[in-house]
Amino acid sequence: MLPEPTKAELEILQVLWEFGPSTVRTVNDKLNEHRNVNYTSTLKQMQIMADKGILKRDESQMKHIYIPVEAEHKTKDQLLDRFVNTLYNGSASKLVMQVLGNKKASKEDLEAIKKMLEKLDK
Amino acid sequence: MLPEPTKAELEILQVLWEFGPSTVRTVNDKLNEHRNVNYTSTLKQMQIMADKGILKRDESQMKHIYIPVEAEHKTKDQLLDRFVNTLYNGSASKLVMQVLGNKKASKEDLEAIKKMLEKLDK
DNA sequence: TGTTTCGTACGAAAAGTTTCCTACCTTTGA
DNA sequence: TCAAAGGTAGGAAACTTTTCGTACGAAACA
Repeated sequence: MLPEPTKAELEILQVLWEFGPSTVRTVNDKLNEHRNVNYTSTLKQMQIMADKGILKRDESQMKHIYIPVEAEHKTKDQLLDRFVNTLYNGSASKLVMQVLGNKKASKEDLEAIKKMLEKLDK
Repeated sequence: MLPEPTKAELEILQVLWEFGPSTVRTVNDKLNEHRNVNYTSTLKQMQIMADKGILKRDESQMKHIYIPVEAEHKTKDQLLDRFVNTLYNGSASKLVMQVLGNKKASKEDLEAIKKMLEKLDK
């Protein structure tokens, strides 16, 4: 089982999930749209992730290409699972309750959720 | 704004949430039902949390009593918020979708959620 | 061809988190 | 009364995570 990604690692994964396999340069540029990070910091971070087995890389080019090993949904599932277990005693409905009770959930959100429920009923 | 609790800090908060204001001894005992931790480790941890402002303490007795500064739901709201923002681009419905699509959601969960939705409709 | 630009590798510093040792004080009970 | 048990405080060690400086090789180009 892969280790849980750290905060900084998660940021990098987001970029890779959104833009697909990328070079360090690309990832670093994206990160710098939000905050300052040195190129070599990002490089190092991604090298570490490759060591850990979170990323694999294609070295056939000089500019190495990094690719997440696990699919986005699988990693998120895992994180979600831990989140629910840690904060809601493993009860999914408690989590959903809290989300729904939140201002976070818009009308559109509610509609989408209802449709999803109907679909599940079949 | 209080800093986000770390992993170890969250464990301690859980205990305090469940059992109310407690001594270090009590918290440490509860923690040790799940894993080995030295008494002084827990003590130190809780002292740090008090420093950070996550906990306050009643020192009127020799056995200090520790109390969370923020209410449980507020802290969880905050964590949930960050979780949704980080992983689901701030979209609550995406998160709920994933929960529902998961084996994590039981029949009872689904029922509870439906009721919640009906209530919200009014 | 030589210099500038863009890449990786390595190592170490900086920062944050977690754990525990030691010292010392207060309470309890034999 | 004095030893044992149970508290707190403080500091340091261990570990993890994050950041970046330096070195050096390859590619681009004037």
